Amino acid sequence: MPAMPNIKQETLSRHTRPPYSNVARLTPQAVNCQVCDPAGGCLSKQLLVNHQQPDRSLKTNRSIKAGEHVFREGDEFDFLCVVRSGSVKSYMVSDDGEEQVLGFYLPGDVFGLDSSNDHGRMSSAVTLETSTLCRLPVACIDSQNVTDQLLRLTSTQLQRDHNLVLMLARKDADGRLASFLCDLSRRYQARGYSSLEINLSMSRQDIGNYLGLAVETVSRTLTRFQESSLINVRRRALEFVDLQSLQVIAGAQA
Amino acid sequence: MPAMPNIKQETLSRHTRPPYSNVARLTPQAVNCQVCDPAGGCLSKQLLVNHQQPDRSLKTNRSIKAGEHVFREGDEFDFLCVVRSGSVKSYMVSDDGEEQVLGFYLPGDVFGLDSSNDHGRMSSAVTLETSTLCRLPVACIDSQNVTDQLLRLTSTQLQRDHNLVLMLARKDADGRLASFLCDLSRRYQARGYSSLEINLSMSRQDIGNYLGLAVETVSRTLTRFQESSLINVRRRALEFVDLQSLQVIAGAQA
DNA sequence: CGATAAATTGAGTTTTGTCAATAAAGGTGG
DNA sequence: CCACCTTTATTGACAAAACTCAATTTATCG
Repeated sequence: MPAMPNIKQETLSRHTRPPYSNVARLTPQAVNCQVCDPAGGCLSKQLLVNHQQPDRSLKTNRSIKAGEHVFREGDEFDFLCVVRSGSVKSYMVSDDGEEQVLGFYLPGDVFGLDSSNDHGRMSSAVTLETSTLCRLPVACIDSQNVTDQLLRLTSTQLQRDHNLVLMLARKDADGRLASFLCDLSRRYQARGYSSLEINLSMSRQDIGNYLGLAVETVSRTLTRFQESSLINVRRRALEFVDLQSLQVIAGAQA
Repeated sequence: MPAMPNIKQETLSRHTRPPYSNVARLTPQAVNCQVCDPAGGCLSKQLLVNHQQPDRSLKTNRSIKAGEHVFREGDEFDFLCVVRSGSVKSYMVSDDGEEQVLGFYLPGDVFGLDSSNDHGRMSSAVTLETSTLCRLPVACIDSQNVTDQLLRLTSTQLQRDHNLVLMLARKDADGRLASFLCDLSRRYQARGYSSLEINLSMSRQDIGNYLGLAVETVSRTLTRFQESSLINVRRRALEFVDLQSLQVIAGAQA
């Protein structure tokens, strides 16, 4: 591999501005969990809720502005979280003060599992845009029915982590970016949104921190993808032109 | 980052020979779980055992020769596993047929959590030397007491994964190797073995596959560490000379 | 409309991978 | 028990990918 990114001053995002919205975006209405659609993935059936006190555990939806923290590394582990609308990024700060993004979460995704009762949160979570979240207090987790559900959620998270490891260890910049974009497309599609025209809710810096690449490399690679007629990208607006070829790059490149 | 490793023919290990043993090694006696020491970390109290049928669930210790598979990707998820003696490596095979090592497990470590009832094992596990393992059938997991324990084990696994992500994304070859060696030292020490003189149970290839580096880079870096009087290394025999400096490299390098 | 931040682009450097050859160990079979 | 063969590890020369630094452009926000 080539030179590693050095300690830079501008690696930590500022979480300042909400992104503009001139392209297809995720803006479903925030709905109370008790009413939401069982097929959508974001609801009591997916969750580990003790139905003996559904009101207390589920009425915790709330809207959060862009750039606000849901929790921080070291915080007490008192709730799991589901994205209802918007998007969230999870990250850790490494020893040298760099931000390592661990994942991006879209509506329906559960996050906050990487925590322990002993040491609290092992990562921080921050919204990338105005979002609504559903908090599920750990205390409300139903211990009767928990095993299967918890294992399932956990294995999803582990699978994501393993995918990231695989990308970082085995793919070059092209492969990582292609993988990243294809994954986004797939996830949006699975949620019923357009899979060919999406709005990136994260900055180039975020993407770089996620994929272990310098911002410049991210930018250059996206430009090159566009020149090769694989995508059209202008700032945060992304259009897939040749998804199939992109998938080939994502899979083949290593 | 520099050039990515390409598809090579010799990346998959053969799992053939047991390592030689001229240096301090881990060779504790295999003990029936029902008798083992509660402080050691490898026992029913750490595990999620339904004590109503302890015999069935715990009498599954068995010795495994070097290079044998404990399970393979896609296998049914029917048991968790604890290392009693020896060592185990976990890996996935990427699209291009490369082996990505996800972790190494030492005595007391629990592995096999990265599985789901739906899709089975998401990684394979193979012994690096003759080892004894304790299998814990999923069916025997006690649903009453499971939540805390399972979350704890899970969070440990997630933490390991996150550490690996951090290494891969943010550290150069020196930092990765230093981190890897320091981590080994720490883990051996935590288990009551010498932390200054250990025997590497994994090959250079395994290390490279774990850290996302070419074998040659692993070899060169170890040689350079030795020239800098940080370690003494001859084949699998490793001696720490200046652990502190190594930790500095592990932490600082990015 | 100006200021700040994000994104892009260019030139040059460094790290690490690739290819190839050699050496050292360990296991196997006669 | 020794010789051979296979596997693992080491070392050198070269090439390529990605990073760094620096400057510029484009957005967005106040």
